[in-house]
Amino acid sequence: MPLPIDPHHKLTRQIETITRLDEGDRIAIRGLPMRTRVVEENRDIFREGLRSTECCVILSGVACRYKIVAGGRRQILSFHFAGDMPDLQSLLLERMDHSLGALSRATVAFISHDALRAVGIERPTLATAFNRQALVDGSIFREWIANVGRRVATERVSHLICECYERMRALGLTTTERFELPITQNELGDATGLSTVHINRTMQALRKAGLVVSQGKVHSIPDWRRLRETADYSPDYLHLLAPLPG
Amino acid sequence: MPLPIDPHHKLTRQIETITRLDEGDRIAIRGLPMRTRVVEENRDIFREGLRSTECCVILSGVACRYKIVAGGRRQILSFHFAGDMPDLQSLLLERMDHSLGALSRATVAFISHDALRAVGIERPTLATAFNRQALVDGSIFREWIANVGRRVATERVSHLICECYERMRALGLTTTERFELPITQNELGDATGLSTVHINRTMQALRKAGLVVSQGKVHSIPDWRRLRETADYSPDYLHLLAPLPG
DNA sequence: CGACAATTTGATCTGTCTCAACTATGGTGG
DNA sequence: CCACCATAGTTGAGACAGATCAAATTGTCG
Repeated sequence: MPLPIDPHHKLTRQIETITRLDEGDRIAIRGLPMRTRVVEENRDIFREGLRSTECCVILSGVACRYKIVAGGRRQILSFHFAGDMPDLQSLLLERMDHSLGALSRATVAFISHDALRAVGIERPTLATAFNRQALVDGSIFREWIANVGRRVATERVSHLICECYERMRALGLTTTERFELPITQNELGDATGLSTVHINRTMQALRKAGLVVSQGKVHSIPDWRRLRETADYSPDYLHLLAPLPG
Repeated sequence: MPLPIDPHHKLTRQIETITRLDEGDRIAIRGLPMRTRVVEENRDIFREGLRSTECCVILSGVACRYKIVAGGRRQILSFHFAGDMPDLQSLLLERMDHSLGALSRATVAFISHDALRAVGIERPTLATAFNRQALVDGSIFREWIANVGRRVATERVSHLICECYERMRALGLTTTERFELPITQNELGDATGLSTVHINRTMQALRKAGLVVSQGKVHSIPDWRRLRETADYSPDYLHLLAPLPG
């Protein structure tokens, strides 16, 4: 499983899902010093309150940002896949206002703020790319507010599936057939503001309706258009350079 | 009511709630060309899908970002008060992924992207300030996801009141006694993912508990600490330079 | 094979929604 | 200055989506 990963390549691929780079930019990314670490399943990568001096890149596995509210209830704020930089905001915001956890065993690289700032000065396109990435995060948060605030369970869950599928596809983490989402139903609940039990029933409904086919954590979407429609999903908010057609 | 407003002063004050400026920065802000316009209550300032070439500053009144989901249900994503720049992300994201509407008659100034980019090059602190502001927006969105996803009605509503109060206070829009929130219960519902009727009952409960005193749209908070506690509110996520004590 | 985690099922409860009416409030024009 | 109208707030009753609790089943991995 711990195949040799090319950290810089993963990061480059991610950045190029939303910003066009030239060869000089790619070379500059390759020069970024990265410290790599393996994080075990259900371990935190950082916790709320931390003052950070580096940003991280998910190289393999799945991570999530989350908050714990009164009563110990958890709200997942976003999912992150190989290539994502889930804490770019730490470049300008001193303290973490949320935590980041690994939902599966994950490989994570760390790049110092200094190195990122330096490459941003040398290569303004990259500075813009990082800013853009942070703003796209914000856009996704907005969509999640609408998802959790105003959609019913079926819409919420299928919307989340659409988003994960399309983002993973853009990152090259899916074949057209299937995609692996190593996320438990409990975590799906914490992301959509629903209980685990209700997620289970909602997933069953989606399966019965032929919208999702699941075998364990490997899912496939037989009819993208129909899933999109029941999910009230449109990919605009991801600001991808190459969204899925249809 | 349309008192003479100093647009540049309003903007400066807002920026200084989260970034320290020096005199040169303030002078640079004063040099920004602004086009001012009055927007009537319940009119949109921009709509989802727009390609924007300028950013706006709310100079008076209250605005909100929102999305319409399937079935015409509205989700409000954020509230904005005098001084706020609610569309900074348009500097780097081509299309608006949501709309901005005026909840009361409002005065709005527009600054071209070009002018903002120019002042950001001349004054790097200001470029950072704008970026920081956009990231703080993101942080607020995260808190809203948690609010809507994992808090019960009383917590949700009181949390929103805490946030509005503290942000308005930082902007100099409150006395210690009272603050005016020209937001209807319907809008409160669209912001918290609750129905208007339930907002009404929740507000009554808050009043009965002595947590909020309201006369029309003017509210006061007799016991800040107690409201904070029932709201599960902590101001960290606002990343203010001077948060409220306690 | 054993043990622990994740999924599934059933039964019951409840927070919030919906619908529908009624009442205050504030602004407007006569 | 008042009558009117629209908008916002309030109340009650009933319905329902989703929560909770508890237990059984299935999966997974050492």
